[in-house]
Amino acid sequence: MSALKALREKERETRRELILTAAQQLFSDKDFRQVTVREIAKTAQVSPGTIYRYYRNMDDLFVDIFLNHVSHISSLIDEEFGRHAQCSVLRFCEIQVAYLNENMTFYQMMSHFMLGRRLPSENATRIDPIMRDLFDRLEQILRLAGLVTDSRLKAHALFSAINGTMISYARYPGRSREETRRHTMRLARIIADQFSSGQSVCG
Amino acid sequence: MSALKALREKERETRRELILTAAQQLFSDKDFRQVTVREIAKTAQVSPGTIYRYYRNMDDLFVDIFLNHVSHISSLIDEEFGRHAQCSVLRFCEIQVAYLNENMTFYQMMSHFMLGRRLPSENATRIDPIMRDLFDRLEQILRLAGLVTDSRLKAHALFSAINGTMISYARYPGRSREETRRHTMRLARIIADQFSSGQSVCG
Amino acid sequence: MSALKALREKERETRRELILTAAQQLFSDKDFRQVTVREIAKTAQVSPGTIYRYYRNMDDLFVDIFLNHVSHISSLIDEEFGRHAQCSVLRFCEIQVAYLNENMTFYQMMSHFMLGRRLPSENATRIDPIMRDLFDRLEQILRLAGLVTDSRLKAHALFSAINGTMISYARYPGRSREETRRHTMRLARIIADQFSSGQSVCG
Amino acid sequence: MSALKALREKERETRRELILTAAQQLFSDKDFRQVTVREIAKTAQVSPGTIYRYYRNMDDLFVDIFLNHVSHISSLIDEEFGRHAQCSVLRFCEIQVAYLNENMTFYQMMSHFMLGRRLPSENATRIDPIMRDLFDRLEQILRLAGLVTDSRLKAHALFSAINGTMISYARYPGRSREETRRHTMRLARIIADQFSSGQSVCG
DNA sequence: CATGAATGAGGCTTCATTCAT
DNA sequence: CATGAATGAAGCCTCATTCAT
Repeated sequence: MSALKALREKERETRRELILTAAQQLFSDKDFRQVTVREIAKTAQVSPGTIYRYYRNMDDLFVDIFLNHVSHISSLIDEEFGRHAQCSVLRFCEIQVAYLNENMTFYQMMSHFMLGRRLPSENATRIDPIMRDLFDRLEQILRLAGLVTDSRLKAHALFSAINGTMISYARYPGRSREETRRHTMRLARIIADQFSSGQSVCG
Repeated sequence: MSALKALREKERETRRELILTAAQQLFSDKDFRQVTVREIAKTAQVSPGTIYRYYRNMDDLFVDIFLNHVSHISSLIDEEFGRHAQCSVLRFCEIQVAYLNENMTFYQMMSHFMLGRRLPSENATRIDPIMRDLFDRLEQILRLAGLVTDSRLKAHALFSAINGTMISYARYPGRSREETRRHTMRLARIIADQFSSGQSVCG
Repeated sequence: MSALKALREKERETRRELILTAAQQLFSDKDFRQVTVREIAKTAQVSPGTIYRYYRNMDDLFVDIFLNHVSHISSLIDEEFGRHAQCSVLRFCEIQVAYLNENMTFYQMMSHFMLGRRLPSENATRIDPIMRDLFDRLEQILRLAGLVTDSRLKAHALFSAINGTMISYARYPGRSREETRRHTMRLARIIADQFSSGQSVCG
Repeated sequence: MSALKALREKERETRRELILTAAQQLFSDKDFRQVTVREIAKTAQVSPGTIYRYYRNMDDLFVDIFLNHVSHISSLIDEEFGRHAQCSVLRFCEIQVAYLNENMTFYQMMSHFMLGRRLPSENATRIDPIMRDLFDRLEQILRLAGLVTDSRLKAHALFSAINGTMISYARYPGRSREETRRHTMRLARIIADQFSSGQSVCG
């Protein structure tokens, strides 16, 4: 009985994952706001109606994907910590930029959710703690790097700065994916440098 | 004859301006992807069809607005230079963040054009020189601040970093416009600080 | 063995009743065409699939409810007869209008089934005898009131006329439920009056 | 200039009529709530989008059709008056029932709009004066027939009663259209009779 | 050249019904 | 026999763009 219920739960989770994956896959091909329910359904080999059994609406699905990304980044940082008992500012910057280059959708979403006026507070509630989680890690990195004053604020600043590298150069016309990757990585390193030589006057 | 032609030209320019202004005005009220051609036409007191005499499509119009913004920022920097014979990194950061706070649409567009896959190279051609112009100024600022090595790259990094402050915090749920302005300004100053205490090892 | 079968039968009947009641309850809250299978299932604490074990489809369920209503009206008339050994035309009209005011769904259904093109003859077969039953009573009322010629036809006419009061004024905009009740009741009395002062030429 | 404008106006009116006619035609084939925008568009040889240039939404279209019907009935009464300088209760009843038999959609709509809970007050505002118009005529008929007290109320009652004949028997299963017409006409005459021998006690 | 009506593909979402468990 | 997840057709409506006037 309980086993059966667990099985169902598992199946449900699997299918949810299926939809999520399908959506993300489509996102890598086009602007995420142009991906339609029907497309996602088709890609996930599921009927459009089914999607609404797992997500109340498209926005909910998008938020889910967004949160997945954030969590993923957090875990990447954790891995780094796990390996070296610390994570330098530089490493964080590299990780983050590498991730953004691989997952431009994530950046689009961030832009969409942050700049758009549509985020229903309910979704905000879901986003908040997960972002906080990420910033906790980031703050710790900065503290370990010696930036102890205003460390939260600096975490925000660093995160923002790194993200900014993408918006400006992500798809710079005429630049290949690889070139973009190299360029943004260079920028990230400069930023990291500015932030870790943090012995600056106001540090 | 030539006078008449000039008049026509003038009229054409005026109407083009009219449309542009109408669009920008609407953009300050809502997410730019939600502004419809009809709305713009109505606001500009022009028919939808007319818009297509001046812009091949919506994207072209958007690019125009985008470029207007970039030029505007350039001129703001020029003003600052005009007043003080220089422009500190801090001042640039403040100007830029203030501008972004007042013109979130611009940021949305940057995000849209940079991240989307839609920028036809033709538009890229228009964007390129104007961006170059902006970066020339920025590079100069950095050089004057003593960051002489990799100054172009650092200009990119600084610009990106500042822009990044917006995407992350622009509409952070529950934060008022004024609070956002203050927060992003704080972040901008931190970034400015990191970039101008440029006596960093790799500076 | 037979007892077990009877038990099963009983259980089945109970559940059927449960569904019916749930549906009726929902109908009193909204337009019956807006009630969904899922809602009914939820209210009846039963799965959607189960409903289809008891009713081939929604229409069948609706017919059942409809017939329940007709039977109910018949029994109300019987009560009146039981109490006073007769039922004046006026009393019938009052009973009927009162009932309709309390059960607008019934009226909606009548309208739906009678005007729509959907009534499969099979359902017609179920409806027929129960309606006949009602008309028998009504005819008797009219006969007792002295309308002996064409009494069946007049029963139809009276029934129709009374029902008509509802469609025209049921939800007259801006009128409260109580006002509607009063108004339709007034109309019903006028009709009753016309029908019982049946000393009309062609009576 | 003005002529051109008038022409446009005329064309607009024509197309509006086209859509209306298409919709009504479809209504004669099925339950009006089952008629879809796409169908109407197809029948009117117009694109779906066009319909929304003429009607804000389906409800508006439905209300328009409904009002057309009511106006039509009013004009039928006027014709009768024009011919005979009066219109007997009987004639009104015949006219009304004949009309309903020919236009069952109208009856469905009445039922829908009156019983449903959806009529936005804006539409109510459009419906009100046109119904009032009809009742003015009806009241006059009754007054001429000698029913001077409560004539408005009686107008309501008569109208309702006649309408009621339809709901009960319109599509009585197994009855042909012609049989229905005959039966409802008989009922209408009985009702007319009851109402015009109005020398009843309370007349 | 300006107009604005028409287009029609496409958007999201709902829901009666089926069917494997 | 009950379940409820899945279905997928169908619903209404929007809107960038075109084109006859």
